[in-house]
Amino acid sequence: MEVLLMNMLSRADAAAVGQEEGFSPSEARKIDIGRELQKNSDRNSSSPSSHEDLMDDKEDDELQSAKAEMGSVKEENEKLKMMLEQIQENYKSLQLRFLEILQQGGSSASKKSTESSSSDPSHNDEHELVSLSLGRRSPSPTGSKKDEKNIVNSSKSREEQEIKAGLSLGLDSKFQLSTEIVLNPSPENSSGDQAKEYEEGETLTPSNKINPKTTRNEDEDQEPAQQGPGPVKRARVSVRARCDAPTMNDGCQWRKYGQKIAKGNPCPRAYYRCTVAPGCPVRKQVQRCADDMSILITTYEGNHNHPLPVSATAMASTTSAAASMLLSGSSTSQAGLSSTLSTELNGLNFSHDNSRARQFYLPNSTSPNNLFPTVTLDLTSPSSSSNYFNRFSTNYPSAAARFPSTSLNFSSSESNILPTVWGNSNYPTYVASAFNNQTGNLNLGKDQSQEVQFYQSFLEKNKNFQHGASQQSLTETLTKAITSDPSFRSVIASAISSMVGSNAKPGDQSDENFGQNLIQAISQNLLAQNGKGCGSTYFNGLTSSSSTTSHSGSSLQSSFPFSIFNSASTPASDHKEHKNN
DNA sequence: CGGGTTTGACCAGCGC
DNA sequence: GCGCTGGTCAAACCCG
Repeated sequence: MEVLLMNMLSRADAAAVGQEEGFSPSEARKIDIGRELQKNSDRNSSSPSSHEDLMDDKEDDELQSAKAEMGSVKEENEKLKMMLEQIQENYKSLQLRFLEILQQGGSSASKKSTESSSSDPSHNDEHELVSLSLGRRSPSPTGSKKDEKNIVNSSKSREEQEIKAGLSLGLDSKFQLSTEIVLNPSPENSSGDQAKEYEEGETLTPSNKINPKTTRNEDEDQEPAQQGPGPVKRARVSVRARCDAPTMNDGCQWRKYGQKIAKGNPCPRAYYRCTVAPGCPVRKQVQRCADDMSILITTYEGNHNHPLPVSATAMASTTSAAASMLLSGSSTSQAGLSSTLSTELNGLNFSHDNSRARQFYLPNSTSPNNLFPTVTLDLTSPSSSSNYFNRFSTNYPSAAARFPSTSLNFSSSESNILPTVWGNSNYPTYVASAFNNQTGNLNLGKDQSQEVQFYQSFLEKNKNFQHGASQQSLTETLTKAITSDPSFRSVIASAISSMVGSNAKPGDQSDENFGQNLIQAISQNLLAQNGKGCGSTYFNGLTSSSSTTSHSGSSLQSSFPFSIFNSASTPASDHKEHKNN
């Protein structure tokens, strides 16, 4: 298969070279013939003049023969053209088949592993991991060295293949929103860094359970109701973010109820329970990444059965959006999931070409933790050493890999990427310009005053941005902020993923509302980030600006896809949560 | 003193 | 059945 592909590619390359030179193969042939004729004419010109008559006859003959030859060459060129077209078509179809086979390989591998572990009921559960990543992913923290090697090798080979083929499957823009089928390279890592978390179901069953065990039962009771009969699927949302604080400030109130040393990670895993409401079943696990201690992995599980503080809606909406995406996708096949995501992303036009971004990671996970579909929000900053393309993997590590995962990658690893995303640097309209430039179909509507007001106040209240605004273009400033500040990235990612999630539901969001809601979500996320914990210094001055953006916050509630977040705000609880941390 | 954290113990699921 | 592991409990402790 590969050999065939390479042959096709080399032929295609040859054809491409011809085209690059500015003439078709037939034209090239014509040129050769022309040169021959020129040679002949030169020879003829050197011949004695006494033979002019003979030469005329000869020239006529040669001319006619040349014409005949040109005719045959034309025919041959036509044939070659057709062959080239055929080859190109074959190449395309082979390319598609190749991708299909990759996909099928992944699903069959997981299927195989599932069958092999049929004695284990939990293994029958389809586990899908959706990863939303902002920025380049740091070297697989979870996978074993061997697995990493496999991934790199396979990705490398694929990269080479693509390069050789001269394929331009990549995005024109380096800002890539990609979908990738990723099976946790290593369960240990997944257990180590990938915290498992958050189930964002759609049914809320207020429970007043006092006994924790009762709570657990309620949790379990809820899930079948959400997901119907059959294998239990619990959606969890795992957030990877660089954070120096013990926990991320997600706006909720948590109480630590346990701590454990998890296998494969020297850092202890902390268990938290939501204490906003007595019976809230939501738990979260917090653990540092084994490979990169600066990365904090927070995993949420369960549904809040109470109104959320405004500051908590950002994370909650983000996780719920991701979870809903996962759950909606999990009802379909693996390919269905990826295609669903692709569609959604294409709907937003963040990605110019998903085919490049799609990745196929096969799982080698053996951890029982992977019973639950997990959504991973990767908000880690880019790894300077990692190559984006190294993440492309076609490796099929082990049969132990059970679950496909899909990752949305908000790559922002290079500072020069973002200007292409944020586009026009003319401040008052840069947001609209950015999305209009990128999507071509986003319309923020006539009234952008709120957004403009927000960003103006944002700039005014932040020295960093104030300085940036005066010294350089806003685009550059934002680029700098986004690339240097994980919190800001998380804000953007949260807002975008929220919008993605809401957009994923047909009819919930119109394109006209998307941009506005995105702005509102960003502003809300900015507010949410404006606490301790991992709060960014970029937003330290925003506290007093809450009045400016409060309207956004209130309207934001309705922009989120889940009604559970349409709750009255209880901002006062924010400080408490930090204390808990 | 109330609320939160710490930490050893306990339980359940899973693989061998 | 045993050991391993993840998850949770709950008594002891800490802190404002």
